[in-house]
Amino acid sequence: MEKITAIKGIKDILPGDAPLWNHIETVARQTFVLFGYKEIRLPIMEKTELFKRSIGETTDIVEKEMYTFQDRDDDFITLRPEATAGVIRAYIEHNMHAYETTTKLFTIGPMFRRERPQKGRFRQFHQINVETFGEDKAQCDAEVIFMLVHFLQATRIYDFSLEINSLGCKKCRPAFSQNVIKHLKGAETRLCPNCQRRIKTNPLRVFDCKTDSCRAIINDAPEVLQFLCVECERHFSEVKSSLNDLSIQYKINPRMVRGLDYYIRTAFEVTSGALGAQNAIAGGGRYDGLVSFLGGPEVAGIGFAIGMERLIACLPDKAEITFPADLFIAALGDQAQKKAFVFANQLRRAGIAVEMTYTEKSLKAQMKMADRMKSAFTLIIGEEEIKNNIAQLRNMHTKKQDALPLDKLTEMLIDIIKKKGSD
RNA sequence: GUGGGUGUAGCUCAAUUGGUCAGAGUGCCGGGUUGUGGCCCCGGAGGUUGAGGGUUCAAGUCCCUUCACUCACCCCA
Repeated sequence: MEKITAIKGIKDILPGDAPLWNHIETVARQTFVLFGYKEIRLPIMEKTELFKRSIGETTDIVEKEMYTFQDRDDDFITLRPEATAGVIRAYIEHNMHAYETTTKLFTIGPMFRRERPQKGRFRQFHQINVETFGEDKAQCDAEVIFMLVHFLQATRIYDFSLEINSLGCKKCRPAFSQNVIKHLKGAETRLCPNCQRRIKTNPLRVFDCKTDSCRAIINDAPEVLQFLCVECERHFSEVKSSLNDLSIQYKINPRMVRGLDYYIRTAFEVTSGALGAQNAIAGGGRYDGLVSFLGGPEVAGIGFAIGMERLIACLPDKAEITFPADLFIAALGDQAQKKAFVFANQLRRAGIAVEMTYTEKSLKAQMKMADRMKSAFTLIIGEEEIKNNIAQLRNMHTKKQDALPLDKLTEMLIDIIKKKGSD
């Protein structure tokens, strides 16, 4: 038979890695709760319309990267390419703004984009998302960024750089865009073919271009920060001073533009040199106006997403987390096997990790198994032991072996093993 | 969607210019110890060299096609 493989760009998280993923998620939950955030679990599918409206019809994500299909009753459904849209949908749908003035949420789960896979980029990838609604003050921006930095450090990632920028608002951004376009058009012939195209599709993207000729042109292009209106200007300087108050290191990158249409004012990105071309571990920004644009109340919003695959790729030491067995039960003969089977499951119920084998094997083979599982103890029950109503408990490190009476075995084992665990 | 790189045992990799080249290490199973693990020694299983076609007396090796993986562009977490 021909074997069936996983879909391109969609990876299994194998048992060797799963504990690490769990650990990261645990750290995230612990961290965010300290800041008053609550977890929300969301569906991975939404109506296509939601993403079209929030992310923007002309973005790459919506135009060519979404997994969209027609449901049986004609509705179009999409596997979420990002989380913010779904969080906002739920926020509106459940009238969450009515319960508290600011709502702080986080969610963890898979996202889907049909891109060509490469290092740090997958078709199914996982994000940790944080969203805050109902707060437009600069302190909020700074606190969200602080929390992100704190979280990364809590996972023991220290080697990253934080860049921030202000993208202006509906009032001031258009003037900036016009100016950029004008500047680029003036130098159009010297731009790379890609960027010549970008003038029409997404002029701000030229700022990200890596070719030297484009860089030169960008260097004397106007910067967003010069075009900020008074309010945006003040907001941004408050963000910066708040970050300073919190001792957060950051770099202002006036050329940073974010991919999604809805970002306004503060935008930020965390990158790492350890990642290759896809070097962003996390990114986010403010999106005041998006909630009402999706049919909800007029509330401010800010959030960020962390790419879990990328975060894990940055982890300095990825020592595998293992869960060695407390006890291996080696049985010899039918009678012993039956007893071992019952003991094993009684002990598990008492919170002890027990392993054994169901197929008959030599004692040597079973000892090998115990060793491979890094079991602290091995309990040997053979025909002789059954005859004498005992079992041999072997400490695998000291090689010391003691006979324990069968009728008190469970209690004694619990005692010995739990005591050892608390040493 | 476009380009580059790579496909040999479960895993990591060998195999001079096409000519016993289908191997090693590791892992797995078993034995050395008729009931005692790690180290050591010995043995065994496991591959139509990604697939298909072509050139040749002869192809893992050369050519074409295709698939997969991978990196990069694009874009983004």
